[in-house]
Amino acid sequence: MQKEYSIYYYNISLQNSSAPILTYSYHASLSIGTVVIVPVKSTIKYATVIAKVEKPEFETSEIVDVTDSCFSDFQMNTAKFIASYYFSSISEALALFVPFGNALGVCQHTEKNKLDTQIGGEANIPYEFLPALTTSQQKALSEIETKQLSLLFGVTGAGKTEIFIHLIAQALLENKSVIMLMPEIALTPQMLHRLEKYFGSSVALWHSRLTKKQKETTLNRIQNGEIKIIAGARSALFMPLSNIGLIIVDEEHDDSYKSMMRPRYNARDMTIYMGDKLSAKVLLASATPSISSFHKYPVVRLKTPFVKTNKQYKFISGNSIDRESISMLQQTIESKNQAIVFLPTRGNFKFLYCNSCGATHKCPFCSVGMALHRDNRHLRCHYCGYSEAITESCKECGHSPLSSERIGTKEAIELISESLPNANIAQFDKDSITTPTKLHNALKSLESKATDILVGTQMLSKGHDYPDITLAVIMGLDYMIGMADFRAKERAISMLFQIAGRSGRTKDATVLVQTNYTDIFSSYITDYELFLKDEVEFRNMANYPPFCSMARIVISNVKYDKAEQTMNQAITKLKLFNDIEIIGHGKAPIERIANRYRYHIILRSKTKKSLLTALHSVKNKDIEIDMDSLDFS
DNA sequence: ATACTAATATCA
DNA sequence: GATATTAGTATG
Repeated sequence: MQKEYSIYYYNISLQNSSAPILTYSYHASLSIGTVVIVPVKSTIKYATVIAKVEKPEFETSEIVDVTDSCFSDFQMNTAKFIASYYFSSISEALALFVPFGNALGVCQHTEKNKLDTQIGGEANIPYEFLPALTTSQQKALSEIETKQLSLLFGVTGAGKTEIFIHLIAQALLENKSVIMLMPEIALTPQMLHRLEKYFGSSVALWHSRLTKKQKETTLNRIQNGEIKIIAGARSALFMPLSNIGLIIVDEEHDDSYKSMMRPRYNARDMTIYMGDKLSAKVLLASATPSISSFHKYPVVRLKTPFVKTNKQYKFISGNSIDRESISMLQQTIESKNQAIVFLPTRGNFKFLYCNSCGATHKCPFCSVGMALHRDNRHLRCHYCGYSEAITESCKECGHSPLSSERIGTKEAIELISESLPNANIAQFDKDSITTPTKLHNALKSLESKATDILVGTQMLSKGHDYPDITLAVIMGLDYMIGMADFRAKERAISMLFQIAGRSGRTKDATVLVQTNYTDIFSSYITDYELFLKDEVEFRNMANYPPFCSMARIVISNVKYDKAEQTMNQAITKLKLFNDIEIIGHGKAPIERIANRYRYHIILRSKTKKSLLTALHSVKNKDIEIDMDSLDFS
């Protein structure tokens, strides 16, 4: 008997290609998400079926083969959301769900695994061994239990991890799996050890720096249902775990949750989206929550630390290692105690500031610090492009000369060892700690008291435990607060809290803050919530997120005039939309990267919708759109 | 992304 | 004029 075949038409997205969406035909019905093989030009390529369409006007080629791999509806919908919200191609968004290789074998899990978990693995949690909770931990846990989404705002050392462990145990009992995100996972193995202590081999680590072999092993163990908990960096959010019941985002304030590559997604924000779609519980946690999360989500407080120690705060002026910090360091070492010294990473541009009163030169139109231009002859605002000649003396107090140099970790160590030749000083930053082994050794030598003073950058704040620190010297916050960025103050004050929180874990401690903004820092030093409330108020007044949406367009080209022209074309189109605001445009603060000149446009709008509409109208291959951008350099 | 094509530079 | 290098364009 002759069967009449219908022809079906599908829009497909080519894998590893920036080609547009193409239409192919096939003699059988295919479901959305199916991975197929199609001819393109003279080659064949993997592609994903993204939609069923009517017969088009043009001629179509036929899909040559259909694989048994298929993205789930959830994965397809999530990828489509990411592609449209973060301005990537569908192919780039789908690639998030493909840990490596060519998408074969990794995405056929959904139905099969669900069965395995339901019939097979009876979760066996020895919950009598779960960590005991203090009254305040128990109270916070009960509060979190009642909410689908919450923000755990807990002081450092109050035991957020024990709460995570209880929540994870509950999820496992309900036969659900768990994703736990943390920043910089490659250099923070402690959390994994603590999870393994309670959940043994159902825990796996995931981050982009795992070897191919390690990734394969973990994926196999996920496939056969052995792994129930993934602890990992931002990419771990897209692991093919079945039946996800809980997603935890630790250190939710951390900027490294935002991807700097396409798709430029924010893993913390995607967690909210995916948690909602999956009906999974979501817990964000931090000792210094972001202004946005604090304002948007229900807050659960955890105030009581395990060990109550006294902390003394001292504020001194200046910008470099001076007599007072040296003498404090000396006292600390002589009393056989240990100290940390914090300096922010040296940025890509300098600001002009007064050594006497600490004022940085601010843009008269944008209330952000202006950067010293490369030829050192003028200052420029990175938001609006306004520039002015540098002045000899400080506008605020008349002091001169003005300074623009800042010291880095190396110079700080030199300065300290000149004055304290017998001190054992170790460097703790991205330059010196390049591998997990080096991290381990650095922490070991601190623990064994071989190191007296640890001098480092942001890395000092990344969740490592330094039990016996009795002095924290914090410098360079003025530089952070003077950055041309509406979040500069948030970053500086969060950093102050994070570093201060590393001292006084077991003994009383002194926090020495070297700043010329004593008023700002001292008013918040004991109460981050007060800062959050004030800053929410400021953001509301000044119309910055979370009270608006922001995006940035970056144009880069080997020819600077071509880049400028592309920027102007985009601006012309954007000006047709009256519900968005162009708050700045011009040369990007980092004017040239990899021999390409860079220009940018910064946009703001009351609603995400109007911003997205405008951006979609200018989107093309010559411009890069960064939605909810955190980095304006 | 990449195969293919048109445009331009390089060289005997 | 033939060939190498580069820039631009379309892919169903």
